[in-house]
Amino acid sequence: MSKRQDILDTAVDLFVRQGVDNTPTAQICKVAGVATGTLFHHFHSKEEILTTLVLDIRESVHSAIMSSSQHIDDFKARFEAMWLAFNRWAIEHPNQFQFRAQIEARINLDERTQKQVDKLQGEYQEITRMGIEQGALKSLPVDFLTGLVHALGLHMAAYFVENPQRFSDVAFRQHCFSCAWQAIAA
Amino acid sequence: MSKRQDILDTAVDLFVRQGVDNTPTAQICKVAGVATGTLFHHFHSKEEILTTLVLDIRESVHSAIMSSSQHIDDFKARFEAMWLAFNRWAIEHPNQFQFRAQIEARINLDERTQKQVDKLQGEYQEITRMGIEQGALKSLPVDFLTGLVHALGLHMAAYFVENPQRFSDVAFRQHCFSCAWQAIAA
DNA sequence: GAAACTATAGACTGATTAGTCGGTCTATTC
DNA sequence: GAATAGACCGACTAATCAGTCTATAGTTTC
Repeated sequence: MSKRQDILDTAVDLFVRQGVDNTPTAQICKVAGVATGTLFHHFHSKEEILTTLVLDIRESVHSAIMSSSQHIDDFKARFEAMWLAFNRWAIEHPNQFQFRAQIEARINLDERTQKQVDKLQGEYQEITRMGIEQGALKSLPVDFLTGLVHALGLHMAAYFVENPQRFSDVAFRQHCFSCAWQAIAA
Repeated sequence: MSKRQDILDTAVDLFVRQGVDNTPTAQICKVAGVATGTLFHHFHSKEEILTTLVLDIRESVHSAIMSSSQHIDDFKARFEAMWLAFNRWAIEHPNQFQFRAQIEARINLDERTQKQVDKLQGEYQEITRMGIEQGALKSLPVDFLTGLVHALGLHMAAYFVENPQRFSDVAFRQHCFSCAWQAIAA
């Protein structure tokens, strides 16, 4: 694995365990087994590590969710596939999930990165819009509903990340999904 | 108002706007109009400011929620009263709400403070337990349901803090409450 | 095989910042 | 009116840390 990737992997791990501001670049270097100069060769600042992680992780989860559900027509079935895919991704990538859930929100992104994030985010809003249009979802503001799904998704995934065995219990998993679905279903 | 309280008020404000680690104690002093020595006379460290805020704010929201609902017997009616009280509190104390929603989670509390927080938190778990027992709530793990309510509450309050006029729209407010209620109702 | 480029290294620096220290000012008590 | 206590002050310090600088090893190109 390249040193660049070593740095990113180490950074996610330390950031979620210690917080961004309690993690000196020097520590990232030490744990990743690279020198200071190497880190600043690949990333021109600590902030660039953060924005790189935001984009990498957003794209990772986005492709996991979308590839699992793009082909499904029925709205509820599609939503459930997305919900499942998101929880699976979270269980498989606990560090990235924690980063996404807890750390990402406080990062100030530069305009360019923000646009890329907004583009991905827009796709979810579009799906919500479709759901309302089709009468599958409650007739509430799109941003409200999308945010609600987001909040529900993060909470449930956090629960499954901490209790992965629960996710194998299909009946329980269905009950959880019902909570989310009933909150938003028309 | 005492200088001590000036420091706390200023700190909440700066913390939510800039983040804890981007807010030097020197800036808190400057904005609050006190000297460095005064700040460290009242709080023996920056961290003590944080833990003081956590407790103050937790107690503020807790008393707002509890006093509005303690006397109500019917579970759904009580839950709705709590939901309303929480949203009102958030709209009236937007800074404290932001602190509660975004900043508090990343703070490492000392054992003593953690216990006090847990004690308050335990009351909500107890209410959830009663709701399940009475058959009003879905039969799911108490911590899962309590966390779900928490996530729903934070999301909705955040929406109303940003769109306070929406809260005056009683029909809309009812729709929002239904989302939360349907997620957890048996 | 020389030139040019890229990846790596780690000692060093300038800026920042939590917290200290020695002291003044005000209020209360006896 | 002297003594005590505690709120308040701000210059200063010790430590930390992001990022620089200079240097070397490896790789590609001509």
